[in-house]
Amino acid sequence: MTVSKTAADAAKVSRPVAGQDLDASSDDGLLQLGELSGLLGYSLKRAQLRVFEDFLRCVAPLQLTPAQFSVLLLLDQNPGRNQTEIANTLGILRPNFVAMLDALESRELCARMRSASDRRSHILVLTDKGRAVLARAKKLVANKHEARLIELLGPESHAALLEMLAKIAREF
Amino acid sequence: MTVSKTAADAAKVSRPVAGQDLDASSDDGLLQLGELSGLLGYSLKRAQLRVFEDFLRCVAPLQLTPAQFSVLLLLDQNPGRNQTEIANTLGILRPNFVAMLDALESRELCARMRSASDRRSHILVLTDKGRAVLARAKKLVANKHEARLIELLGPESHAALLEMLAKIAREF
DNA sequence: CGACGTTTGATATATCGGATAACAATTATC
DNA sequence: GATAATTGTTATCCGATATATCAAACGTCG
Repeated sequence: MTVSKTAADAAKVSRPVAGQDLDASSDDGLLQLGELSGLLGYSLKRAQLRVFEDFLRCVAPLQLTPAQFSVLLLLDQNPGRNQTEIANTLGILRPNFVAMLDALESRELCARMRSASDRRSHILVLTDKGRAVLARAKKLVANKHEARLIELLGPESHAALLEMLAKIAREF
Repeated sequence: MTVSKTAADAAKVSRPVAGQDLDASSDDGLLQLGELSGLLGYSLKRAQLRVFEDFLRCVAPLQLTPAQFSVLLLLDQNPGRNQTEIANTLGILRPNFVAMLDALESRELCARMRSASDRRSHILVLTDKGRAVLARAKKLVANKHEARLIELLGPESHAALLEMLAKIAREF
């Protein structure tokens, strides 16, 4: 879709805002975010992107994404669970969880084992390597990632932030 | 990639956690999020998904996504800007912004007009319809969406949350 | 002026997360 | 024992995101 209109053709567009020419091409300077700054969803998304970006940097030596880290953590704290249970509590759809597990399993961080009591389901277990990687990842996250966040916000604000986000995720 | 291991084949996996059989298949009850709840990135993402979901519901009558709403808002507050400027301040890559604008323009919410001073760039303008839709959207967002959030958190916590998220987006 | 590099919008394309439908194997229900 | 439900899986689609490349238009500078 190409455009043929010119600035002089401001027919239906109207309101060239008196004293604001379409050719005053450069008011250099940052654009006004305006009411956007008051939109919680906007700041939320922006902050989330930054935090994930930093998470990736901090844990880069272990080549773990936030999602993969969360799977390992959950497996460690909930042994004997199958794919559906783990995927559900992380909000991952079962079909999408398959490839994720394939990746983790191919790196020998976890393993699927057929349950003897229900031969449909796969019991998920961390391997020793998986536990080792998780332990190193936890340290990197705590010392490099979360530490920086706490330093930025202050410990009490950080705790309050966590509390509010959890509340939103839970009750909103 | 299929799996042939059985639970009895827990060779290298080890630590079946004494007293925790792989066949105790159902400890029904919610899984332990554990240290995941302390991970800011995790709560951040979860909260963001909830908030966007609610945003979509609230503004559904106008068929606007959060990204589209942010574009309209930005256009309104920064007239006379071109695609690159708007896309950059929203963190949208120029190639991806093209289709977004096509969609908004096909609905006659905004228009691209060739600048007389630089015939490469398109000056973006809200149409009257665009301004009308934006006005309605702002009301829906304020009265239905943000209002619910403020009710949940309380006004002062809501403000503090906004402040912290902005700080993360800005300084982290 | 004219060659050269840059910028702008656009196209094509790749990747990734997320969603649905469908299937075989297995289990549960009646 | 027939039927329904569950588990893991595949295929597929959609949306957001990322890069390379292009033509047209600009800026610079010899």
